[in-house]
Amino acid sequence: MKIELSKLYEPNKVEDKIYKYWMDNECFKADAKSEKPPYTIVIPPPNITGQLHMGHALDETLQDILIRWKRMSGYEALWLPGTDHAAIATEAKIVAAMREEGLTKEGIGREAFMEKAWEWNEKYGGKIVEQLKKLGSSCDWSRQRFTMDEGCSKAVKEVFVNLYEKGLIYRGERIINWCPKCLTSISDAEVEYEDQAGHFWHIRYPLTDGSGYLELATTRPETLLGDTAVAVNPNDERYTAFIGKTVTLPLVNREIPVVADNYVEMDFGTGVVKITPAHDPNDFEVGRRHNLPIINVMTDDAKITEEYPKYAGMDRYEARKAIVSDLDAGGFLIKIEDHEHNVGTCYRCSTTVEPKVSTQWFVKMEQLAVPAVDAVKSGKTKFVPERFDKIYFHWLENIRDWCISRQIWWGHQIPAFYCEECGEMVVTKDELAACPKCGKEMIQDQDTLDTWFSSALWPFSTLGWPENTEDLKKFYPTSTLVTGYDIIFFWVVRMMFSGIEHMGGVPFNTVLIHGLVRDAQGRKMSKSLGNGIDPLIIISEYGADALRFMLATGNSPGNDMRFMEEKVKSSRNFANKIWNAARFIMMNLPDDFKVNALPENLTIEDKWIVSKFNTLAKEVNENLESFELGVAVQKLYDFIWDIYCDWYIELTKPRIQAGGETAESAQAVLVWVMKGMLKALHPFMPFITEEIWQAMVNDGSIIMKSDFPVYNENLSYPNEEQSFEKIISAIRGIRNRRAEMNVPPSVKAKVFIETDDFDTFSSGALFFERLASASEVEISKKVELEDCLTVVTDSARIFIPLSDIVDTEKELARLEKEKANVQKDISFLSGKLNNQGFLAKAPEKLIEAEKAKLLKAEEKMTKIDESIKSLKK
RNA sequence: GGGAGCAUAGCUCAGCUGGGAGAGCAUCUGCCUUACAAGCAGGGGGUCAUAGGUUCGAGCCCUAUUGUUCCCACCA
Repeated sequence: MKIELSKLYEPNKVEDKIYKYWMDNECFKADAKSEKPPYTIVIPPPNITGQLHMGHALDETLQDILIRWKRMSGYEALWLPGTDHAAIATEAKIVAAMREEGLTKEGIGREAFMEKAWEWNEKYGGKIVEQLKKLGSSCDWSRQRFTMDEGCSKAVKEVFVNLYEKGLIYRGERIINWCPKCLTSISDAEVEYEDQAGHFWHIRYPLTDGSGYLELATTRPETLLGDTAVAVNPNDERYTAFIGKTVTLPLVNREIPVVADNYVEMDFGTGVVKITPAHDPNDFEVGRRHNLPIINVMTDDAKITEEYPKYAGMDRYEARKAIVSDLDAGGFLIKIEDHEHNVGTCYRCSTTVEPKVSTQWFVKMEQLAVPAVDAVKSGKTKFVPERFDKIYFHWLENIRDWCISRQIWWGHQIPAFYCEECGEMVVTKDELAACPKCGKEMIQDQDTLDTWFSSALWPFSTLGWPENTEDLKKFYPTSTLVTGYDIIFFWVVRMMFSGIEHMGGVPFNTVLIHGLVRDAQGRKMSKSLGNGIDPLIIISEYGADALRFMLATGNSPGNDMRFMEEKVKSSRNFANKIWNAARFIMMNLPDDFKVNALPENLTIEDKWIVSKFNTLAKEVNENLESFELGVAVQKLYDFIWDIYCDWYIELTKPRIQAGGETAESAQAVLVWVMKGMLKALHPFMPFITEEIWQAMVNDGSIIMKSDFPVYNENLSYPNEEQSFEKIISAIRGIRNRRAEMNVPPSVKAKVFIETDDFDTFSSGALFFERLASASEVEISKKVELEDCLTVVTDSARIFIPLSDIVDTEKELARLEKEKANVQKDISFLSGKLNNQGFLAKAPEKLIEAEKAKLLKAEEKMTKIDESIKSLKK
């Protein structure tokens, strides 16, 4: 099998080809009828408006690592993909696109708009899916779903009606968060609060009876137009006399009452609060308690209404200026203070939200939240890392009803119908044309549902619910949900209570939380900053494997990470390293090479590498099991680079050169370990491992479908491992000495080894030539030579006769220094071993290990002393 | 106001249930050794934020402090 591989790994030549190969071989498909235990992940569906960003890349990489690992570990692994209709975001994009053509929503009407939206989905919705494939995502594309496809829509209706019938969905007039730009209500979760510099305007509200005035402070003077009361604390003695009186609203001249309400804090501001029930959630509550009228002064796009001709048509901020100046002119303005306050903004468009009273649909949360909390408390669902359960609990324990209706068109239209004639309302899964009461025409509710209403059902709607499908039976509950901490509220919480409510059980067993990918300076990647890095560009330059590897390395669950190109570069270098290791192996294999098993007679170094790989397999599985993907991948990196490439490959070179039996067994071991490494690395770097596998194994097998390496006790050789480390430390010692003395590798010298372990050293003798610049090696029980570079390890004394560079004085000084170091070790270790507390309480294994270390140190000390003695002669 | 994270080498970060501090990049020295210079060999560099405590033993556990980031919350 002579295969010409280029010196550099070129990912863009292989990735698309490999992905197609997997597709053609149906490697991603999961079988609901399989006997194997299921392992399921449903993808956090990316928005159809979406462009793949680093956050997706991280999210998908983690999922793909898990799913590939489980697939290779005997599970029926299903990674179910799909996209989200992203109601508000998508509608905004479509509207913007229409504006380019000079069209408006209202202009073309709902039906035509929906047609356009679907077209839009056709055109752009598939883009992100193609991008996911570039990453190597092993999703089962045959099961791809969309939150607005027929099945998901059916599930949405089913859930809506179901909850409505249970009294868990209701319609009512409440104060909600309104986005004046998106022109729709949004939920509490969709409001982002930010501190903004503002002002406190102190205003005088004269008492109607002329007996004086009340001074109050407000951050929003423009809402004064809608004031329907002024409130004070009932216990505030300063104002008791005013309760029940009325004040005259400045500029408007409306007579409004002074009410007493505990909501007012006596020691904040002046202790007097203007009450505007239509434009502030607290005021709304106060208004309810005191039966105050609700006067809306703003239009949907936050302009002052026609009721106030002087300000009509001004937006919130213009009106504020005008009103402040009019207050000032009228002598009502007392003073202006700087004041920082918390302002709610729309998470989609960052516009300041306007609290607004309107009729909306809500999910009653109190009752649904309880079992969702319990499920995590009882461990049915676990967060990784655990600390995120606090966020989850806090949110659910303080939850308010979920406003689910949106005043946009792109989404699931609310399945409620109203009779134009008699006002009858019917909530039903079916289309309803005629009123069941009076037979007149019914009109469906014009609002659509919050986009998260359908994503909340994602773990079961995608598996076929409400039908009791094979998929649902096999793959629900899903195993692991992988997502960022930023959408715990939006999504995780809602899937949890939805799964419990409708499926009778949690939607997933584990929630693996990851952080954000930030830019090199630690800033959030954002469009406005323009600091986003396009994963596709990185992939085209360094390869998907390099990007994936970088995202998985040095990252721990729940923590943010910084994107740095150097890190991708070093991952790319790692890919290249493996590539070249494979190249080396293949260059040296005979054409007819065919071997799958380990050879009968393993040498000491063979056992050493096999045993080390065996341990690696064990640890990698353990780390993956506990979601320590970063630790697992680091171990693979260390093994492949430092153990396999830097040592084992070098060790095989003299054997391969020698030819014959030893070469054959070396080749067999090289291939065996390489295959194991490729398999273990495959979940992290799927493309390159498959490419090498195909070239090297070449028997029609697919690495993706192979078995993940596991620990095998028959492959554990602790004794040989330990023995071979003696050779390694001797070689290292020689290298160090030569480097210290600036002896170039081209200068060869004979190496004399004095050791008690003759067998080990003689079996490793030939390595000294290749790896320690030895011209010849002589091993004996006793060496007596002068004018040598000396090396002392715990198992050997080594003499290199390079008389022209040896300075006995310096050699002595060096040995004395080394002696001091070893002495320090000995004191430390013996101190520990003389400590009764340590002996009494430390684990047996550790005590043994420390004893062994001490023994080694003492052996080394003896040898150093010997060397010093002979030099002093 | 409440809660959480982070603070470890010049930089970016790992460090799994406590058992003599690690990686990548950068830096210094020597090497084009027929897999790989995207490489090899070797080196330097850390009071693990500070102060206490628990323990035979603390980067890891507890308490407090400082700095920093984030989340939540109806003080107008």
